Amino acid sequence: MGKEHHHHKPRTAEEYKQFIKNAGLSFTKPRLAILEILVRDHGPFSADEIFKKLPEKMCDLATVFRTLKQFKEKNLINPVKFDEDFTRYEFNDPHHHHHHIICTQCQKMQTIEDCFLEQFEKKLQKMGFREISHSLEFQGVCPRCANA
Amino acid sequence: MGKEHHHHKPRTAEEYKQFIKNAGLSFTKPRLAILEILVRDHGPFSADEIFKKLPEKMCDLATVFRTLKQFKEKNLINPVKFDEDFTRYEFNDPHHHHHHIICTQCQKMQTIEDCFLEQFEKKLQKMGFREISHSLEFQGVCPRCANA
DNA sequence: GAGATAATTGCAAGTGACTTGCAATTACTT
DNA sequence: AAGTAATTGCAAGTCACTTGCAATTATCTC
Repeated sequence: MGKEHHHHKPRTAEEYKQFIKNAGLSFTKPRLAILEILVRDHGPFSADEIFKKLPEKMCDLATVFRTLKQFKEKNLINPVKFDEDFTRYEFNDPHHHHHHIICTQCQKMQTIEDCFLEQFEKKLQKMGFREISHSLEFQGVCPRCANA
Repeated sequence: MGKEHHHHKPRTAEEYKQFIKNAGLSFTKPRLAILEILVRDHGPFSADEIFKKLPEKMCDLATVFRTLKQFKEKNLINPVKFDEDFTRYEFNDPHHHHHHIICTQCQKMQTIEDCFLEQFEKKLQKMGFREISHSLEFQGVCPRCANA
């Protein structure tokens, strides 16, 4: 996605902690819990979905929004926007760049592994653009819905 | 964008009228005025931007939202989502398919004419997906901002 | 490690984009 | 031209997301 990624996906408890601190954020329980969900369950999730996955009393929904905002600013996660009235976020794994297709009927989402857009970003870079990233999302009726 | 387009861009007053009626919508002054803005000024515009471009007292902002919703349902316009908290819409011109790059500093937008994604949609079609469309948007710092 | 300082959090209230109920107006049908 | 159906204006409502502030928790400094 164009931007620099000096991190790899955290695995151990200690790595999660360092991951958050390396990003320049202080380490708190809510941030750990939210990051774990994004890393382990990797679908693009809305703030609300993440909130519901958190253990009871972990934190307020406002904290989820604040945390997502900071994670995004630190480039740990990417916003994914479908034709919905909320924003989804996904862990920014440089080793697993991909896109999505969402079914306009059943809303089920699948990932598309192919990405042929890096070359295109290089073109833009030659044109003088910097810190380029892109988002590419497909919509359509999935095979199962099409046959029903 | 994958979906069927049986229309071409309207030019004359009569064509605008027929264009709206062909879509199965009744012809009203607000709808004409909104469509004209989308066709003639072609940038992706928010409801608010369109509202401000309308002549005084043309209609309520609520009507702009309602109209955009219907235009979208009739596939006359496409939503374009950047990392903003509102939705932009753009006239769906089958003869001028393109994408955008928006500068994360000055917000200026440029169009990208290239589109190599039709082949990709064909792949998805072979997989059984129907009525496929896509959205591809780039973000980055534009040359002018990069040098400042 | 204790205390000072700075950042984060919970809660409740606030925004802002977008929607909706309803009565009045306008478009379409015949 | 009258009757029916769709659209509109207005105001109130919804929903995702934000924010002010006081209390808590993390980090820094000694």
